[in-house]
Amino acid sequence: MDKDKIDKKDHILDVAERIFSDLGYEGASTRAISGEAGVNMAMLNYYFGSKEGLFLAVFERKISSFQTLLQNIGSNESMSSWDKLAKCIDNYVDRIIVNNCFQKLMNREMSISKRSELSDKITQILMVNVLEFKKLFDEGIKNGSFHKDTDTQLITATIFGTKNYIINSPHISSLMLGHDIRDEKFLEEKLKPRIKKYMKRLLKAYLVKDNDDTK
Amino acid sequence: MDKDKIDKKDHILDVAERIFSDLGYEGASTRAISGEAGVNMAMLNYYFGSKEGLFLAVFERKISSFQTLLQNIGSNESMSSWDKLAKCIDNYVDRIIVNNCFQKLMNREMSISKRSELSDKITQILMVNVLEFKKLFDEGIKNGSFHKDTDTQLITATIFGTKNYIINSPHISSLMLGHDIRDEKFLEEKLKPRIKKYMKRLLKAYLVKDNDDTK
DNA sequence: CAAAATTAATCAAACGATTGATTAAACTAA
DNA sequence: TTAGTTTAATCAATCGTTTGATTAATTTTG
Repeated sequence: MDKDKIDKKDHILDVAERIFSDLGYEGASTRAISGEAGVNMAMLNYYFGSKEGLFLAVFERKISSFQTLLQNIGSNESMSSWDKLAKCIDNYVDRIIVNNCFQKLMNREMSISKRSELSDKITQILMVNVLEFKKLFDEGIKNGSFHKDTDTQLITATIFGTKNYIINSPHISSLMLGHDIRDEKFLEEKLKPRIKKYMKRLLKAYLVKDNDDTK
Repeated sequence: MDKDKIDKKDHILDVAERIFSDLGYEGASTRAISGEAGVNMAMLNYYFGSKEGLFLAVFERKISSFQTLLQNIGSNESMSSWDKLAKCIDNYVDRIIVNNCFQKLMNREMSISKRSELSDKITQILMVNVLEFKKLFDEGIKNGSFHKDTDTQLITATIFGTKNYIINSPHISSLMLGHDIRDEKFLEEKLKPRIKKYMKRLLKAYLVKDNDDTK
Protein backbone atom coordinates (compact mmCIF):
# COMPACT_ATOMS: atom_id res chain seq x y z
CA MET A 1 0.00 0.00 0.00
CA ASP A 2 1.20 3.54 -0.60
CA LYS A 3 -0.05 4.68 2.76
CA ASP A 4 3.46 4.41 4.13
CA LYS A 5 4.85 6.48 1.31
CA ILE A 6 2.32 9.22 1.92
CA ASP A 7 3.05 9.10 5.61
CA LYS A 8 6.75 9.36 4.96
CA LYS A 9 6.37 12.29 2.59
CA ASP A 10 4.10 13.90 5.11
CA HIS A 11 6.64 13.31 7.85
CA ILE A 12 9.35 14.96 5.77
CA LEU A 13 7.06 17.90 5.13
CA ASP A 14 6.33 18.21 8.85
CA VAL A 15 10.03 18.35 9.68
CA ALA A 16 10.80 20.67 6.76
CA GLU A 17 8.04 23.03 7.81
CA ARG A 18 9.43 23.30 11.31
CA ILE A 19 13.06 23.74 10.26
CA PHE A 20 12.26 26.23 7.50
CA SER A 21 10.21 28.08 10.05
CA ASP A 22 12.99 28.15 12.63
CA LEU A 23 15.93 28.94 10.37
CA GLY A 24 14.48 30.46 7.21
CA TYR A 25 14.84 29.06 3.71
CA GLU A 26 18.54 29.74 3.26
CA GLY A 27 19.36 28.85 6.83
CA ALA A 28 17.79 25.42 6.62
CA SER A 29 20.14 22.96 4.94
CA THR A 30 18.89 19.87 3.15
CA ARG A 31 21.21 17.86 5.37
CA ALA A 32 19.58 19.20 8.50
CA ILE A 33 16.10 18.46 7.20
CA SER A 34 16.86 14.95 5.97
CA GLY A 35 18.85 14.24 9.10
CA GLU A 36 16.11 15.28 11.46
CA ALA A 37 13.50 13.49 9.38
CA GLY A 38 15.57 10.31 9.51
CA VAL A 39 15.73 9.84 5.75
CA ASN A 40 18.52 9.82 3.27
CA MET A 41 19.41 13.16 1.79
CA ALA A 42 18.74 12.01 -1.73
CA MET A 43 15.14 11.26 -0.83
CA LEU A 44 14.36 14.95 -0.72
CA ASN A 45 15.32 15.31 -4.36
CA TYR A 46 13.74 12.01 -5.23
CA TYR A 47 10.40 13.07 -3.79
CA PHE A 48 10.37 16.80 -4.31
CA GLY A 49 12.87 17.42 -7.10
CA SER A 50 14.84 20.10 -5.31
CA LYS A 51 15.09 22.12 -2.13
CA GLU A 52 12.80 24.71 -3.64
CA GLY A 53 10.40 21.95 -4.64
CA LEU A 54 10.33 20.78 -1.06
CA PHE A 55 9.74 24.31 0.11
CA LEU A 56 6.85 24.77 -2.27
CA ALA A 57 5.43 21.38 -1.28
CA VAL A 58 5.27 22.56 2.33
CA PHE A 59 3.04 25.37 1.13
CA GLU A 60 0.96 23.35 -1.31
CA ARG A 61 -0.02 21.00 1.47
CA LYS A 62 -1.39 23.81 3.58
CA ILE A 63 -3.35 25.63 0.92
CA SER A 64 -6.35 23.36 1.05
CA SER A 65 -6.67 23.78 4.79
CA PHE A 66 -6.78 27.54 4.28
CA GLN A 67 -9.23 27.74 1.46
CA THR A 68 -12.42 26.78 3.21
CA LEU A 69 -12.19 28.49 6.54
CA LEU A 70 -14.08 31.69 6.91
CA GLN A 71 -16.45 30.69 4.14
CA ASN A 72 -20.24 30.69 4.38
CA ILE A 73 -20.32 32.89 7.43
CA GLY A 74 -20.87 35.88 5.21
CA SER A 75 -23.87 34.35 3.52
CA ASN A 76 -25.89 33.79 6.68
CA GLU A 77 -28.84 36.17 6.34
CA SER A 78 -30.15 35.88 9.86
CA MET A 79 -27.11 37.41 11.54
CA SER A 80 -26.26 41.06 11.92
CA SER A 81 -23.09 42.35 10.29
CA TRP A 82 -21.47 42.70 13.67
CA ASP A 83 -22.37 39.18 14.78
CA LYS A 84 -20.94 37.78 11.59
CA LEU A 85 -17.74 39.73 12.07
CA ALA A 86 -17.50 38.61 15.69
CA LYS A 87 -17.87 35.01 14.60
CA CYS A 88 -15.19 35.47 11.95
CA ILE A 89 -12.83 36.84 14.57
CA ASP A 90 -13.44 33.85 16.81
CA ASN A 91 -12.86 31.42 13.95
CA TYR A 92 -9.79 33.22 12.80
CA VAL A 93 -8.13 33.42 16.22
CA ASP A 94 -8.95 29.78 16.91
CA ARG A 95 -7.29 28.71 13.73
CA ILE A 96 -4.22 30.84 13.28
CA ILE A 97 -2.87 30.46 16.77
CA VAL A 98 -2.31 26.77 16.18
CA ASN A 99 -0.62 26.89 12.78
CA ASN A 100 1.94 28.97 14.52
CA CYS A 101 5.20 27.94 12.85
CA PHE A 102 3.72 27.84 9.37
CA GLN A 103 2.38 31.33 9.86
CA LYS A 104 5.81 32.52 10.85
CA LEU A 105 7.33 30.85 7.83
CA MET A 106 4.79 32.41 5.52
CA ASN A 107 5.21 35.89 6.89
CA ARG A 108 8.97 35.74 6.77
CA GLU A 109 9.04 34.62 3.15
CA MET A 110 6.56 37.31 2.21
CA SER A 111 9.02 39.94 3.33
CA ILE A 112 11.84 38.63 1.11
CA SER A 113 12.09 40.28 -2.25
CA LYS A 114 13.22 37.44 -4.45
CA ARG A 115 11.31 34.19 -4.98
CA SER A 116 8.41 36.10 -6.49
CA GLU A 117 6.68 32.88 -7.52
CA LEU A 118 6.32 31.96 -3.89
CA SER A 119 5.28 35.46 -2.90
CA ASP A 120 2.48 35.33 -5.42
CA LYS A 121 1.34 31.98 -4.08
CA ILE A 122 1.34 33.19 -0.49
CA THR A 123 -0.40 36.40 -1.46
CA GLN A 124 -3.09 34.33 -3.10
CA ILE A 125 -3.56 32.26 0.05
CA LEU A 126 -3.70 35.22 2.38
CA MET A 127 -5.96 37.24 0.14
CA VAL A 128 -8.79 34.77 0.65
CA ASN A 129 -9.09 35.78 4.29
CA VAL A 130 -8.42 39.43 3.61
CA LEU A 131 -11.28 39.63 1.12
CA GLU A 132 -13.60 37.70 3.42
CA PHE A 133 -13.16 40.32 6.14
CA LYS A 134 -13.39 43.16 3.68
CA LYS A 135 -16.70 41.83 2.42
CA LEU A 136 -18.12 41.94 5.93
CA PHE A 137 -16.93 45.48 6.45
CA ASP A 138 -18.45 46.68 3.19
CA GLU A 139 -21.73 44.95 3.97
CA GLY A 140 -21.90 46.54 7.41
CA ILE A 141 -21.24 49.98 5.98
CA LYS A 142 -23.84 49.46 3.27
CA ASN A 143 -26.61 48.46 5.68
CA GLY A 144 -25.72 51.34 7.96
CA SER A 145 -24.57 49.45 11.03
CA PHE A 146 -20.90 50.40 10.59
CA HIS A 147 -19.47 53.88 10.35
CA LYS A 148 -19.36 55.22 6.83
CA ASP A 149 -15.83 56.60 7.14
CA THR A 150 -14.37 53.24 8.19
CA ASP A 151 -10.99 52.56 6.61
CA THR A 152 -11.74 48.99 5.58
CA GLN A 153 -8.25 48.42 4.26
CA LEU A 154 -6.30 49.57 7.27
CA ILE A 155 -8.60 47.88 9.75
CA THR A 156 -7.86 44.68 7.87
CA ALA A 157 -4.17 45.41 8.26
CA THR A 158 -4.82 45.80 11.97
CA ILE A 159 -6.53 42.41 12.31
CA PHE A 160 -3.78 40.50 10.55
CA GLY A 161 -1.01 42.73 11.81
CA THR A 162 -1.91 42.34 15.46
CA LYS A 163 -1.93 38.59 15.09
CA ASN A 164 1.37 38.55 13.18
CA TYR A 165 3.03 40.75 15.74
CA ILE A 166 2.24 38.30 18.50
CA ILE A 167 3.13 35.20 16.49
CA ASN A 168 6.15 36.36 14.54
CA SER A 169 8.22 37.84 17.31
CA PRO A 170 7.78 35.55 20.30
CA HIS A 171 10.71 37.16 22.08
CA ILE A 172 9.15 40.55 22.34
CA SER A 173 5.55 39.50 22.74
CA SER A 174 6.51 37.11 25.52
CA LEU A 175 8.34 39.90 27.24
CA MET A 176 5.38 42.20 26.76
CA LEU A 177 2.79 39.74 27.98
CA GLY A 178 4.85 38.44 30.86
CA HIS A 179 4.52 34.82 29.70
CA ASP A 180 6.30 32.57 27.24
CA ILE A 181 3.84 32.55 24.37
CA ARG A 182 5.26 29.27 23.15
CA ASP A 183 3.67 27.69 26.20
CA GLU A 184 0.76 25.85 24.59
CA LYS A 185 -1.33 25.82 27.74
CA PHE A 186 -1.04 29.55 28.20
CA LEU A 187 -1.73 30.10 24.53
CA GLU A 188 -4.87 28.01 24.49
CA GLU A 189 -6.39 28.84 27.85
CA LYS A 190 -5.35 32.42 28.43
CA LEU A 191 -4.15 34.16 25.31
CA LYS A 192 -6.69 32.93 22.79
CA PRO A 193 -9.77 34.10 24.72
CA ARG A 194 -8.00 37.30 25.57
CA ILE A 195 -7.19 38.08 21.94
CA LYS A 196 -10.75 37.28 20.92
CA LYS A 197 -12.19 39.57 23.56
CA TYR A 198 -9.74 42.33 22.77
CA MET A 199 -10.22 42.13 19.03
CA LYS A 200 -13.97 42.28 19.29
CA ARG A 201 -13.94 45.21 21.67
CA LEU A 202 -11.47 47.06 19.46
CA LEU A 203 -13.42 46.46 16.28
CA LYS A 204 -16.75 47.22 17.87
CA ALA A 205 -15.49 50.53 19.18
CA TYR A 206 -14.11 51.47 15.80
CA LEU A 207 -16.87 50.15 13.57
CA VAL A 208 -20.24 49.97 15.23
CA LYS A 209 -22.40 53.09 15.27
CA ASP A 210 -24.52 52.48 18.35
CA ASN A 211 -21.63 51.05 20.31
CA ASP A 212 -22.35 51.28 24.02
CA ASP A 213 -18.94 51.57 25.54
CA THR A 214 -20.11 51.29 29.08
CA LYS A 215 -20.86 47.64 28.47
CA MET B 1 42.12 62.04 7.53
CA ASP B 2 39.93 59.19 8.62
CA LYS B 3 36.85 60.92 7.27
CA ASP B 4 37.17 58.87 4.10
CA LYS B 5 37.42 55.67 6.10
CA ILE B 6 34.25 56.50 7.99
CA ASP B 7 32.47 57.36 4.77
CA LYS B 8 33.55 54.07 3.23
CA LYS B 9 32.46 52.10 6.26
CA ASP B 10 29.18 53.93 6.17
CA HIS B 11 28.78 53.18 2.50
CA ILE B 12 29.39 49.48 3.13
CA LEU B 13 26.84 49.55 5.93
CA ASP B 14 24.29 51.20 3.64
CA VAL B 15 24.72 48.50 1.02
CA ALA B 16 24.78 45.72 3.61
CA GLU B 17 21.60 47.00 5.20
CA ARG B 18 19.76 46.94 1.89
CA ILE B 19 21.02 43.50 0.83
CA PHE B 20 20.44 41.92 4.23
CA SER B 21 16.97 43.40 4.11
CA ASP B 22 16.23 42.04 0.65
CA LEU B 23 17.72 38.58 0.98
CA GLY B 24 17.92 37.83 4.68
CA TYR B 25 21.11 37.13 6.62
CA GLU B 26 21.84 33.71 5.16
CA GLY B 27 20.74 34.72 1.68
CA ALA B 28 23.09 37.68 1.53
CA SER B 29 26.63 36.59 0.65
CA THR B 30 29.67 38.61 1.58
CA ARG B 31 30.63 38.57 -2.10
CA ALA B 32 27.36 40.16 -3.10
CA ILE B 33 27.69 42.84 -0.46
CA SER B 34 31.32 43.68 -1.19
CA GLY B 35 30.63 43.53 -4.92
CA GLU B 36 27.75 45.94 -4.79
CA ALA B 37 29.60 48.21 -2.42
CA GLY B 38 32.56 48.25 -4.80
CA VAL B 39 35.12 47.08 -2.26
CA ASN B 40 37.28 44.02 -1.94
CA MET B 41 35.75 41.13 -0.06
CA ALA B 42 38.50 41.08 2.51
CA MET B 43 37.62 44.63 3.50
CA LEU B 44 34.48 43.41 5.19
CA ASN B 45 36.54 41.27 7.52
CA TYR B 46 39.15 43.96 7.87
CA TYR B 47 36.58 46.50 9.01
CA PHE B 48 33.98 44.37 10.76
CA GLY B 49 35.78 41.15 11.66
CA SER B 50 33.22 38.81 10.21
CA LYS B 51 29.90 38.61 8.42
CA GLU B 52 28.12 38.55 11.74
CA GLY B 53 30.19 41.53 12.83
CA LEU B 54 29.02 43.41 9.77
CA PHE B 55 25.46 42.39 10.47
CA LEU B 56 25.68 43.61 14.04
CA ALA B 57 27.35 46.83 12.88
CA VAL B 58 24.33 47.54 10.69
CA PHE B 59 22.23 47.38 13.83
CA GLU B 60 24.62 49.25 16.09
CA ARG B 61 24.61 52.18 13.74
CA LYS B 62 20.83 52.48 13.93
CA ILE B 63 20.45 52.12 17.66
CA SER B 64 21.34 55.70 18.47
CA SER B 65 18.76 57.02 16.03
CA PHE B 66 16.15 54.95 17.82
CA GLN B 67 16.98 55.77 21.37
CA THR B 68 15.82 59.35 21.57
CA LEU B 69 12.64 59.46 19.57
CA LEU B 70 9.48 59.31 21.55
CA GLN B 71 11.19 60.73 24.57
CA ASN B 72 9.99 63.66 26.64
CA ILE B 73 6.52 63.69 25.15
CA GLY B 74 5.29 61.73 28.12
CA SER B 75 6.62 64.27 30.59
CA ASN B 76 4.74 67.27 29.21
CA GLU B 77 2.27 68.13 31.97
CA SER B 78 0.13 70.56 30.03
CA MET B 79 -1.21 68.01 27.55
CA SER B 80 -4.03 65.56 28.06
CA SER B 81 -3.24 61.85 27.90
CA TRP B 82 -4.99 61.60 24.59
CA ASP B 83 -3.15 64.55 23.04
CA LYS B 84 0.15 63.07 24.13
CA LEU B 85 -0.77 59.73 22.61
CA ALA B 86 -1.89 61.39 19.37
CA LYS B 87 1.42 63.20 19.16
CA CYS B 88 3.28 59.95 19.75
CA ILE B 89 1.37 58.31 16.94
CA ASP B 90 2.22 61.14 14.58
CA ASN B 91 5.89 60.99 15.52
CA TYR B 92 5.98 57.23 15.25
CA VAL B 93 4.34 57.06 11.83
CA ASP B 94 6.54 59.84 10.52
CA ARG B 95 9.61 58.01 11.61
CA ILE B 96 9.05 54.34 10.88
CA ILE B 97 7.72 54.71 7.39
CA VAL B 98 11.08 55.98 6.22
CA ASN B 99 13.39 53.43 7.79
CA ASN B 100 11.51 50.94 5.76
CA CYS B 101 14.12 48.33 4.83
CA PHE B 102 15.81 48.36 8.22
CA GLN B 103 12.45 47.75 9.84
CA LYS B 104 11.89 44.79 7.57
CA LEU B 105 15.32 43.45 8.38
CA MET B 106 14.75 43.82 12.10
CA ASN B 107 11.37 42.16 12.07
CA ARG B 108 12.56 39.23 9.98
CA GLU B 109 15.51 38.55 12.24
CA MET B 110 13.26 38.74 15.30
CA SER B 111 11.25 35.82 13.98
CA ILE B 112 14.29 33.55 13.59
CA SER B 113 14.98 31.32 16.53
CA LYS B 114 18.75 31.14 16.51
CA ARG B 115 21.04 34.16 16.84
CA SER B 116 19.63 34.88 20.26
CA GLU B 117 22.24 37.53 20.93
CA LEU B 118 20.83 39.58 18.09
CA SER B 119 17.27 38.90 19.15
CA ASP B 120 18.04 40.25 22.58
CA LYS B 121 19.60 43.35 21.10
CA ILE B 122 16.62 43.98 18.82
CA THR B 123 14.20 43.31 21.64
CA GLN B 124 16.00 45.91 23.68
CA ILE B 125 15.71 48.46 20.87
CA LEU B 126 12.05 47.84 20.23
CA MET B 127 11.14 47.75 23.88
CA VAL B 128 11.99 51.40 24.27
CA ASN B 129 9.07 52.38 22.08
CA VAL B 130 6.80 49.70 23.47
CA LEU B 131 7.30 50.93 27.01
CA GLU B 132 6.87 54.55 25.95
CA PHE B 133 3.40 53.80 24.61
CA LYS B 134 2.54 51.62 27.56
CA LYS B 135 3.39 54.46 29.93
CA LEU B 136 0.93 56.72 28.16
CA PHE B 137 -1.80 54.11 28.34
CA ASP B 138 -1.28 53.51 32.03
CA GLU B 139 -1.26 57.22 32.72
CA GLY B 140 -4.50 57.72 30.83
CA ILE B 141 -6.16 54.90 32.72
CA LYS B 142 -4.89 56.25 36.01
CA ASN B 143 -6.26 59.75 35.47
CA GLY B 144 -9.56 58.36 34.27
CA SER B 145 -9.55 59.54 30.69
CA PHE B 146 -9.03 56.03 29.24
CA HIS B 147 -11.22 53.01 29.81
CA LYS B 148 -10.22 50.97 32.83
CA ASP B 149 -10.49 47.63 31.07
CA THR B 150 -8.13 48.64 28.28
CA ASP B 151 -5.78 45.84 27.27
CA THR B 152 -2.65 47.94 27.25
CA GLN B 153 -0.51 45.06 26.04
CA LEU B 154 -2.59 44.01 23.08
CA ILE B 155 -3.32 47.56 21.96
CA THR B 156 0.44 48.00 21.82
CA ALA B 157 0.64 44.89 19.67
CA THR B 158 -1.93 46.51 17.41
CA ILE B 159 0.02 49.72 16.96
CA PHE B 160 3.25 47.98 16.05
CA GLY B 161 1.55 45.07 14.30
CA THR B 162 -0.47 47.27 11.95
CA LYS B 163 2.64 49.14 10.95
CA ASN B 164 4.65 45.94 10.47
CA TYR B 165 1.94 44.37 8.38
CA ILE B 166 2.06 47.24 5.92
CA ILE B 167 5.84 47.50 5.83
CA ASN B 168 6.89 43.85 5.98
CA SER B 169 4.72 42.42 3.25
CA PRO B 170 4.66 45.01 0.48
CA HIS B 171 3.20 42.50 -1.95
CA ILE B 172 -0.01 42.02 -0.08
CA SER B 173 -0.41 45.51 1.31
CA SER B 174 0.12 46.99 -2.15
CA LEU B 175 -2.54 44.69 -3.50
CA MET B 176 -4.84 45.61 -0.65
CA LEU B 177 -4.33 49.35 -0.94
CA GLY B 178 -4.40 49.42 -4.73
CA HIS B 179 -1.02 51.18 -4.91
CA ASP B 180 2.59 50.12 -4.88
CA ILE B 181 3.60 51.06 -1.36
CA ARG B 182 7.24 51.25 -2.41
CA ASP B 183 6.31 54.38 -4.31
CA GLU B 184 7.86 57.03 -2.08
CA LYS B 185 5.51 59.77 -3.26
CA PHE B 186 2.43 57.75 -2.47
CA LEU B 187 3.89 56.71 0.85
CA GLU B 188 4.70 60.22 1.93
CA GLU B 189 1.73 62.15 0.59
CA LYS B 190 -1.11 59.67 0.82
CA LEU B 191 -0.36 56.73 3.07
CA LYS B 192 1.36 58.48 5.95
CA PRO B 193 -1.49 60.92 6.69
CA ARG B 194 -3.99 58.15 6.16
CA ILE B 195 -2.29 55.86 8.67
CA LYS B 196 -2.05 58.69 11.18
CA LYS B 197 -5.72 59.52 10.83
CA TYR B 198 -6.75 55.89 10.99
CA MET B 199 -4.60 55.07 13.98
CA LYS B 200 -5.87 57.98 15.99
CA ARG B 201 -9.49 57.24 15.22
CA LEU B 202 -8.99 53.58 16.09
CA LEU B 203 -7.23 54.31 19.36
CA LYS B 204 -9.63 57.06 20.34
CA ALA B 205 -12.61 54.79 19.80
CA TYR B 206 -11.03 52.04 21.86
CA LEU B 207 -9.47 54.09 24.61
CA VAL B 208 -11.19 57.35 25.27
CA LYS B 209 -14.19 57.36 27.54
CA ASP B 210 -16.09 60.41 26.29
CA ASN B 211 -15.33 59.62 22.67
CA ASP B 212 -17.82 61.31 20.42
CA ASP B 213 -18.03 59.03 17.46
CA THR B 214 -20.16 61.36 15.41
CA LYS B 215 -17.13 63.60 15.00
C1' DC C 1 1.68 -21.05 -9.60
C1' DA C 2 6.69 -19.52 -10.16
C1' DA C 3 10.35 -17.39 -12.74
C1' DA C 4 11.67 -13.37 -15.11
C1' DA C 5 11.45 -8.59 -15.96
C1' DT C 6 10.40 -4.12 -14.59
C1' DT C 7 9.68 -0.39 -11.48
C1' DA C 8 10.13 2.03 -7.14
C1' DA C 9 12.66 3.14 -3.05
C1' DT C 10 16.83 3.81 -0.59
C1' DC C 11 21.57 4.38 0.22
C1' DA C 12 26.64 5.90 0.62
C1' DA C 13 29.69 8.51 -1.86
C1' DA C 14 31.09 12.05 -4.50
C1' DC C 15 30.16 16.10 -7.51
C1' DG C 16 30.99 21.09 -8.70
C1' DA C 17 29.87 25.38 -6.85
C1' DT C 18 29.74 28.67 -3.30
C1' DT C 19 30.28 30.01 1.32
C1' DG C 20 32.98 32.99 4.99
C1' DA C 21 37.55 33.56 6.11
C1' DT C 22 42.61 34.09 5.71
C1' DT C 23 47.00 34.91 3.76
C1' DA C 24 50.87 37.34 1.87
C1' DA C 25 52.05 40.61 -1.26
C1' DA C 26 51.30 45.31 -3.12
C1' DC C 27 49.98 49.87 -2.60
C1' DT C 28 49.40 54.48 -0.15
C1' DA C 29 50.43 58.33 2.58
C1' DA C 30 52.93 60.53 6.40
C1' DT D 1 60.82 53.63 6.43
C1' DT D 2 56.63 52.54 8.61
C1' DA D 3 52.06 51.86 9.74
C1' DG D 4 47.68 51.62 7.69
C1' DT D 5 44.92 49.96 3.51
C1' DT D 6 43.80 47.30 -0.25
C1' DT D 7 44.32 43.63 -3.30
C1' DA D 8 44.37 38.84 -5.60
C1' DA D 9 44.89 34.29 -4.44
C1' DT D 10 43.73 30.66 -1.68
C1' DC D 11 41.75 28.05 2.23
C1' DA D 12 38.72 24.50 4.43
C1' DA D 13 33.95 23.88 5.08
C1' DT D 14 29.48 23.49 3.57
C1' DC D 15 26.03 23.96 0.18
C1' DG D 16 22.37 21.51 -3.02
C1' DT D 17 22.54 18.02 -6.20
C1' DT D 18 23.77 13.79 -8.77
C1' DT D 19 25.51 9.42 -9.29
C1' DG D 20 25.73 4.27 -9.49
C1' DA D 21 24.66 0.46 -6.83
C1' DT D 22 21.52 -2.17 -4.01
C1' DT D 23 17.31 -3.71 -2.13
C1' DA D 24 12.20 -4.12 -2.07
C1' DA D 25 8.01 -4.23 -4.38
C1' DT D 26 5.26 -4.85 -8.41
C1' DT D 27 4.13 -6.51 -12.87
C1' DT D 28 4.64 -9.55 -16.69
C1' DT D 29 5.31 -13.82 -18.72
C1' DG D 30 5.29 -18.81 -19.39
